[in-house]
Amino acid sequence: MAKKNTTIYDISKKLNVSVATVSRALNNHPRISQATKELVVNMAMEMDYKQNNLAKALKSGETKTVGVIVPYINTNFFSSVIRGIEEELSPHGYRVIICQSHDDADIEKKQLNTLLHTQVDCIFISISKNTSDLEYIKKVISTTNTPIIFFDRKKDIPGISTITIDDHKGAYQATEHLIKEGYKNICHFSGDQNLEIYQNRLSGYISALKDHNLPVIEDNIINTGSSIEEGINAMKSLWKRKVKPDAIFSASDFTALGVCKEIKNLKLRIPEDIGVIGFSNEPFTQFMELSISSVDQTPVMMGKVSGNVFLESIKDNFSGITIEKKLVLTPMLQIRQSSSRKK
Amino acid sequence: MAKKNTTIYDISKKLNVSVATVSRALNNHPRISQATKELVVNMAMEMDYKQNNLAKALKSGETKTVGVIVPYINTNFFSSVIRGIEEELSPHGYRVIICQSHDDADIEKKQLNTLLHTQVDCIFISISKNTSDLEYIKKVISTTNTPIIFFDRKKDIPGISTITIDDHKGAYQATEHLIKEGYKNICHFSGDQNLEIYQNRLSGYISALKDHNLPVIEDNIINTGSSIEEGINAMKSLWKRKVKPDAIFSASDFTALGVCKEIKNLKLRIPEDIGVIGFSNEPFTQFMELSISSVDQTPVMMGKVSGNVFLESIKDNFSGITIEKKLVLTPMLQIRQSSSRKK
DNA sequence: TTGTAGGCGTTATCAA
DNA sequence: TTGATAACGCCTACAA
Repeated sequence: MAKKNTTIYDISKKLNVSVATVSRALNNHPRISQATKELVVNMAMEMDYKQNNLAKALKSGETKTVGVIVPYINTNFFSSVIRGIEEELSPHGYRVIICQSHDDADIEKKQLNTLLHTQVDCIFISISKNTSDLEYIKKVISTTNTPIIFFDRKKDIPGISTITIDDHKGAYQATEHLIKEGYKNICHFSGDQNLEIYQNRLSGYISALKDHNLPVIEDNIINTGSSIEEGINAMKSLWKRKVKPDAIFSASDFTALGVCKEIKNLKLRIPEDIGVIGFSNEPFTQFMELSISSVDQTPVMMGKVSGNVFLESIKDNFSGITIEKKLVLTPMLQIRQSSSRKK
Repeated sequence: MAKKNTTIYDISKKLNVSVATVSRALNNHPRISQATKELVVNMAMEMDYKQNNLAKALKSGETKTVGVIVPYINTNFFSSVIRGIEEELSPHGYRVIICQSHDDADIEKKQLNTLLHTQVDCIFISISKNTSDLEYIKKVISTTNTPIIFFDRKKDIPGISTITIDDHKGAYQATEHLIKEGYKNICHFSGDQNLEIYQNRLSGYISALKDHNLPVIEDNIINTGSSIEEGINAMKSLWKRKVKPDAIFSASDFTALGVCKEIKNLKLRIPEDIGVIGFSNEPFTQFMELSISSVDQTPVMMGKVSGNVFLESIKDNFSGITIEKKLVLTPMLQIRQSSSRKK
């Protein structure tokens, strides 16, 4: 029934040597003769020996496993970041556990506890929309040895490294691009302002307007969620205004898509009558017959950098230093048809 | 420096009881007095005790962790399946480790070994395009206790449960739908024929033609990959033929997208001149201005069912039975503009 | 160069 | 009802 794995003890018996010798041979320990080493290694191969990671982890305190908590795994952005983390860490022998918070702070806390419980070596988090209990995370930092790293959706907490993109800059460039294309009355569809990323996109929009001497109009900043539906509805009510916009910079691609659909519905032309630009560079934006301009967040790169920050922190740890890094990646403006009015 | 976790040993010392007592109290063991149990539980709470999963796993042989191997994690299909697996298993205390094979059999084998090595309780795999070494997997099955479960991209191996969708049926319905819309000369862009899913889509296409007394023409079955580019090129060369097709059933949505782009380029109309239908129900298919018909694979459901098959197998295992399940989910045809010629 | 033995934190068996 | 102790499989001082 139960198929037992061979252990170093089994090998030691077979070879009439001690388990210590076997362990040393298998770990390339310097203090062992070449001859016995080969003997052991061959026997291990023959007996199909597989090191028991559990025992090793129990002894060493390192599980060679990291955890990632994201709102949902099946979105282009988060799955791409996870891909980056996996590809950066996998070659170094780390496994990646994924958890979903369903964009809920309570579930997020539970997942965090589970990962702590699993004794992962590091936890990567992109926080949920309604996360506000920073004390809890601070407590984790101060009472455990498990480093936490924030990516994209972060909060500023001492001791926590963060990897983000420059949302302000991305939004600034997007808005500036619209201005240069000759759009004058640019509205911004902002996302959930509890998240820094959306705050920054909003501030980038405002900065660009100011720098180009355009008025910042309160009513032109419309608080939407990130769905197609909300884009449609917001555009609908916007078009009932006396003074109509000639461009929309949306903090979300899905909302931008909704905008495009409604514009078409209103029998207006993109980009001639109205310019549109989104954020995230979702795959569909480039597939559309009328492709949608967007801001690429380089998610795979973000994942790789996040993984690398962890790897570097291990090195640093040997010298007893803990460094808090704040890395900011540069977004990439993708100009497509929906915002290219000039030839 | 090192923040040590409290262990049951710490609690036992504090309370002047044995570790065995502490362990029993914490595990709701029947043979313990209510009084001491409360004493221990409260002290554990006070000392912020967290059970060490590693030690428990080492003792019990169960890690409460499963592994998933997919070609790439950042695709809609695979990330959705993983979401389903996570959501089914997480409530039962399981963690999910994700691995990418990069659609390569060698890497896949390495990842499989890593997971075995990590002593996960189950491994879910959607095999890579060029996986052919079935002996290796059979060996894993026969020499370890770790169950393997295939989803979507499978091979038939005794002892391995599989969860797939009925690709034949999905393809059949898609083709039949085209026929009913009045298309007569339907071409099929098939995927990699090393994978069963694509074989089945091809056979579904053929069956539908036969059942409706349409000729199965060898030249109408075009072996493409799954990229936009290949869709464009295939369509291009197809249009140089004397006898031109009036519909394309593509085994991939991306190829279908390429087809649509090329059709537009050729100044032809969809669906009037040519009907198009893809497979997978990628998000973009419904977002397009001219939405693309497709076959939904219900990936989240596939993940949940996969997870459930594992959970059930644990129950069965208590009775010493190992059941090999072959579950087939029903695909959902999504009819959209690209194939709706009739009103 | 090799062996002995203790410990990582739990659970389970056997006594008491 | 409780306690002592032996595993689980590995690594690593310390001895030899």
